[in-house]
Amino acid sequence: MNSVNVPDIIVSRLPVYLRALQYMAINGSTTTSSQELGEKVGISAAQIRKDLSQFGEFGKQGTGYHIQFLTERLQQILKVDKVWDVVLVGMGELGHAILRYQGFSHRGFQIVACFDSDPAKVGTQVGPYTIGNVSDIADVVKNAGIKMAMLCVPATAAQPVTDKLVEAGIKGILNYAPVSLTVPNNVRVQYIDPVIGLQRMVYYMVGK
Amino acid sequence: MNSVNVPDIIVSRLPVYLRALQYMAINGSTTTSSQELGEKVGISAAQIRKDLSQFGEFGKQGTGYHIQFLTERLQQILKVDKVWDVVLVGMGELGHAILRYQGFSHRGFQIVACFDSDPAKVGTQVGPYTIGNVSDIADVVKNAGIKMAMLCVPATAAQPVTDKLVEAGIKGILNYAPVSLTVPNNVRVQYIDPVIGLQRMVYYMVGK
DNA sequence: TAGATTGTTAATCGATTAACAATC
DNA sequence: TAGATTGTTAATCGATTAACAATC
Repeated sequence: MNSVNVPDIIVSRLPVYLRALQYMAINGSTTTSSQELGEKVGISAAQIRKDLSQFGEFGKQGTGYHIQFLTERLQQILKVDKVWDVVLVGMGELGHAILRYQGFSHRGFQIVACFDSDPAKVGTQVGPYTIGNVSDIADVVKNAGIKMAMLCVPATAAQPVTDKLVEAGIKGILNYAPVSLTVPNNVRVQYIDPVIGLQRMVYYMVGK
Repeated sequence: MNSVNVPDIIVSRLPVYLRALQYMAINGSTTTSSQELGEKVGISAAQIRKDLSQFGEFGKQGTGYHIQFLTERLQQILKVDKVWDVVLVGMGELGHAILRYQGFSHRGFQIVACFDSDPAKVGTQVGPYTIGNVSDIADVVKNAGIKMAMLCVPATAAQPVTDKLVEAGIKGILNYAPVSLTVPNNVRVQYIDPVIGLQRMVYYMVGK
């Protein structure tokens, strides 16, 4: 599928469009334009049209885009028209918060298992989940054919655990640990580091 | 300061370099090269040298960069050679996890106050913090001259709370709510949405 | 129909890379 | 010194924008 070969930077914007469209739908809109969508997400109308044109023609001259239709097409393109199984590794404070977060399933993801290396935590119940031992990750991932993982372990454990996950067949890692990971180039990593976000902003702060 | 006018995209990479350098220092290294640093963070050596050259000459031909020196210079450039006060709004599960996270202070940020709109939470103690009422945010922010905020409120509350924060003088918002925010162009927003990260990766997943 | 908005092209703009003289 | 690596230039590459014919 994937048309010819769409630039990463375009793919990376699609989820943002999708999120905005779903939000508009909730608020009762049925139609939008590249102009309106662009204002919502802070991207030019021309760029939105150009991005979408990589995948087909989804709008109508004069009227714009039917929100539900475009939403479904973006979900198909992004492959979130089905729900992906994800494993969660590292059950500290953050891991617990993620496990309890309700916002994954309706956007294409469900956590199916969680793991920790601390013997005091392994076997413990967290809501509907029983914390598994990290040493069993490979089996679980392989047997269930799971492709995605979220990583909430301490920085020092992040690379070794990543190596295990990759070995087990994981192809996408959402990394909450504040370190850059090294992975083969058929494996994707996305980083979540709040401090990086803060540091990117203070550069522009004046005074104080 | 800010040299002439450094492209956003370069500024956005500096925190990643800084994080890698600090990690190297912990592991006992004293010197690195653009080559080595590039491998760690997944960026070409040429680009790292080009990025740094925007701000000065920090290396030595033949030997590379002194890690501690470059670290300090990046901290100065990014303005994280001092600690910034930050307010946290929204004390759900995630807000609690953020409040307990130990990783902010040594990277330039400290949470000085937290807020919620739920009367059942306001006045409650969370570690050393007492949850304040959102209606008091403006006063606290103005009086203390606070410039940065973290936003962990539900999606529906995100824009109204943002408007209040901006009104109160906040210039940088780390937004955990899964919505795009509209702000004046002298205010910066960075987004933390794990689902966006996951969606950016599944596009590339094959099969299943 | 008239007005609005798409999809697309060409032009512009900006970012990345390759290469190398300078020099530690 | 010889080897290594910087800072920088010029060339390449890619992304964004402006503009407009097509058309709903």
